[in-house]
Amino acid sequence: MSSEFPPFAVTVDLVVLTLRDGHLHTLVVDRGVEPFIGVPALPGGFVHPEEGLTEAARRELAEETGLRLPEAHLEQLASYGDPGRDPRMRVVTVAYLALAPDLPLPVAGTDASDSRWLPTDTLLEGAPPLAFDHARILRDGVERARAKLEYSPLATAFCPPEFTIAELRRVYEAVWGTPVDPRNFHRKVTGVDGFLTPTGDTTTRDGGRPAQVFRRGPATLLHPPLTRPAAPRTPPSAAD
Amino acid sequence: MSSEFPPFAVTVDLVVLTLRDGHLHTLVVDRGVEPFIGVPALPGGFVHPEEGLTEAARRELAEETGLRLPEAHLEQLASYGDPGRDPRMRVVTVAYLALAPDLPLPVAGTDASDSRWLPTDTLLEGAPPLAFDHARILRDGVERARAKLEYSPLATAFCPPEFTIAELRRVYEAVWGTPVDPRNFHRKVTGVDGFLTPTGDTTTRDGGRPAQVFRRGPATLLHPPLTRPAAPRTPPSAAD
DNA sequence: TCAAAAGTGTTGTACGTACACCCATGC
DNA sequence: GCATGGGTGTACGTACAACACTTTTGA
Repeated sequence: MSSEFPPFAVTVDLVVLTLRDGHLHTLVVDRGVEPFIGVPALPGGFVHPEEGLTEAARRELAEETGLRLPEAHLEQLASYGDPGRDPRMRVVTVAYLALAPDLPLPVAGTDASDSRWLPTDTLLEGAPPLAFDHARILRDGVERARAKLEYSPLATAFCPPEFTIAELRRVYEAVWGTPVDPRNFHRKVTGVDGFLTPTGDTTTRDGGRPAQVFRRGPATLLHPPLTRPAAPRTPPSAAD
Repeated sequence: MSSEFPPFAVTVDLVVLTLRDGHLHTLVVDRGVEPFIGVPALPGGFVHPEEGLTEAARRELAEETGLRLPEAHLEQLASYGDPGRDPRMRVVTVAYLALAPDLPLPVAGTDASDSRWLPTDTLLEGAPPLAFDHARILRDGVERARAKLEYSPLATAFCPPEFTIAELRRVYEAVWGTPVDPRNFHRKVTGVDGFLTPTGDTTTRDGGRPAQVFRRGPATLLHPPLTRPAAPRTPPSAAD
């Protein structure tokens, strides 16, 4: 190989999901420049020459939301690099998935002033349309989140550090879009080794009998997994 | 955004797995240029300016192995872009996973003349060491393959178009690295709707009582999944 | 007739769903 | 007391691992 190589632009784009009043929401920003000026898009930007990809994603997340890790979960999703996906130049984007607890957003007076939370399900239906191929990236991100709730303790990333089982259950219901039996759910999650560690406290913030308060436990894999009611599982789009 | 952007090189690298005499093997090429000259590496190369990422992976696969799709399964794995992973310049590589039936390889007189199959398990143990961060990419690829055998009909990608249940079972045993009960396996795979379609033929090529011959069925998701015996599942390396 | 591999039956256990029921609080 | 949500007990179904057993071939 010579030192000649075709130059590409490399960006990161973020699918940032959170729960607001019981429904899944996605962070979008209105684009300030052409192309797609004024159109909502996933937050993201160019990778700097001296930073890693995850580092770039973390930086963009902080710039757009004021959010710092490890409050949020961040993982690589897939890369998208069709020629022509950006009319200006050849761009390969590395997409990341971030899950965050409900946040005071956006912080006015920052880069994030144009950012807002939109309901994920209407975005998935195409209202409003997203710039570039971001609808597809969002679809892949949501499907990844749905699948990972089954076998990982990821749902806790949507919760504050201390939470009740009912709050955790509402995460599952919102992400999966299906009701979950509170009684069986309780037994299951308390039975999975290392998923939840009790703080010893109780709270009545949900009304009714006081509920135990938990913190996330050390488990990284749920065994046995929590299975969602047989639903049409979207196959991933085999990102290119 | 201006039209100024930091230029990156973008490559594809391939984790190509096959089965040879009952063991998983990985395709490697000996590097012909610095850095890492003479060191085995995963096949791959620069993405051309006018081709998509998957297209580039398919082209490299054909160039290195003479293999054409859809004989083989090909899917995106993850992207790796640490600054410094290539000493020459800033390179982001998009890794792909390919699974192929046993092949007559390499074809002498082509670009692939330096390519050969090495046993995957010794490569995972670091013998011989691979160039760049390819050991990590290989680890992620193998773990992806192991996981996907559970819930997808991917194991058939290692088989010729027509195969017996015993042959399919040997794929599972080789990839998972654990023995599988032939009787329960038989019942399970024949019970999963759409996994296998019988051809009506039988063969005695495995010895003993004649076995039915099957082709891959239309299912894309296995339900219920085939679960591997509880083994230490390598968590993915959260590619950067 | 024997070895080898295909394929079936049976049983104990683990885990899932559904839902009746009791417990502890605020009002 | 009564409504509200937290948490437990029980019954029944499905699926799985383990392994005894029968079938069909080649040598």
